[in-house]
Amino acid sequence: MGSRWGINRTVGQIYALLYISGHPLPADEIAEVLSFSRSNVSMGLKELQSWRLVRLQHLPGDRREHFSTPGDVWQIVRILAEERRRREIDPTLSVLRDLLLKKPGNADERAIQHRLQEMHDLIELLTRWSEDVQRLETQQLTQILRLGAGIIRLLDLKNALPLLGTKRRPAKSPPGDAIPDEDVLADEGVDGD
Amino acid sequence: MGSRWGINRTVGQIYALLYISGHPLPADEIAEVLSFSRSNVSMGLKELQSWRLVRLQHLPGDRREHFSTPGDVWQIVRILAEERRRREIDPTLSVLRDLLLKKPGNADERAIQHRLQEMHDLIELLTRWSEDVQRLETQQLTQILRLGAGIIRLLDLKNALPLLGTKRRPAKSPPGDAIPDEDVLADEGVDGD
DNA sequence: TGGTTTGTTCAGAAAAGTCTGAAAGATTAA
DNA sequence: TTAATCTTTCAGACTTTTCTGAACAAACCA
Repeated sequence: MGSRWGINRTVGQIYALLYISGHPLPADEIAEVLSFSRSNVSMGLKELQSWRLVRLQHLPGDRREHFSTPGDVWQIVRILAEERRRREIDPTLSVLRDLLLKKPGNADERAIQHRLQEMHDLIELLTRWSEDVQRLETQQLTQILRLGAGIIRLLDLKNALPLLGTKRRPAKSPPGDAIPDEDVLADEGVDGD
Repeated sequence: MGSRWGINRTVGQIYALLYISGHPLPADEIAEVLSFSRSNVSMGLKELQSWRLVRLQHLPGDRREHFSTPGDVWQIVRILAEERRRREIDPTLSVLRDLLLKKPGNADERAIQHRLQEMHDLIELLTRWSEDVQRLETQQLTQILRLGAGIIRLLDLKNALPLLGTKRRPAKSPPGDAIPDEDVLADEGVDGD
């Protein structure tokens, strides 16, 4: 399940086990439960640690090292986003910027640079946004996400509002239209499509 | 560059070539430029077509099939998001939901289901948000993304605003504080870290 | 000290994935 | 129809990645 994400199958299984288990496990138990060789587990855990996705713990009365995942799913998202950015996005942007610094030799090269520029700007915009909102409190973050496209209504509202600051009063405040209903923010239930 | 994304190296190169080229290319030219075998290119193009990332075109006066990418980067994002959702996210959610429907046999299983539920809700929230905003006009979408975490100020504003709808007038409209400055929305330049 | 437990490394076996050439299939033109 | 041009398929060669067992290292205990 979902092993196409830059991390291999076994590592994914180890992580999943730690995640659902909810308490720290020693390497030999992981090996036993998943029927992997002890060395395979050792390597898997090392990789997960390098991604900061599991952390090592010592339990009193047990000499073995135990491993566990962060308890909070949002913490996982944040770590994953950071690491992917550091490992994949930043190097890509860096290569793109290098290419964009070269003087184009002819019209073709200029056209190519234009395409590269568009891609660069796109990636940068998405990455920045993601970094930026990840810094918010989880509470605020979920609120924004739950709003979904409803956010646009807020934006419309904002565009209309400076009038308030400048003129005496807005033409009229149309509450049903520009101001989102409370229930836009409400939990939407979990039945999918 | 960036070949860890569920698509292999050669396919990535073919796509990159089509993207920067900016005009439709026939398979044999791709094979020549990249020094791949003709059959390799054929398979790569087939995969790209199955992702809807390239489309086939016939140019007048040329019997060969030509291939090109969508010109608009946002179009690429939308297609990629849709396909990944269809291929990876939806099946994952479906498995999770199945597991959540089972009656837990004991406290352990209940705890596991709780963890799965959290993961499910997280994925669903992120996916829904992404689907939702992707439907917006590109113009609006970029506006929101550029706002970044500044969005939270709009949210604060919103929380303060229902007063407007209910009461005659807000206590006072404090523009410098609750209303984001214009330059939050302005283009931020492209020099990264 | 030596014995035991736990953790790591690494060479090569095993598995998975990629690429190619040859052959067959399609389409067009005459 | 045949010839010419272009595309697809696929068995197997080749490459890369993953996994294991054995050997080593480090920590602990008696």
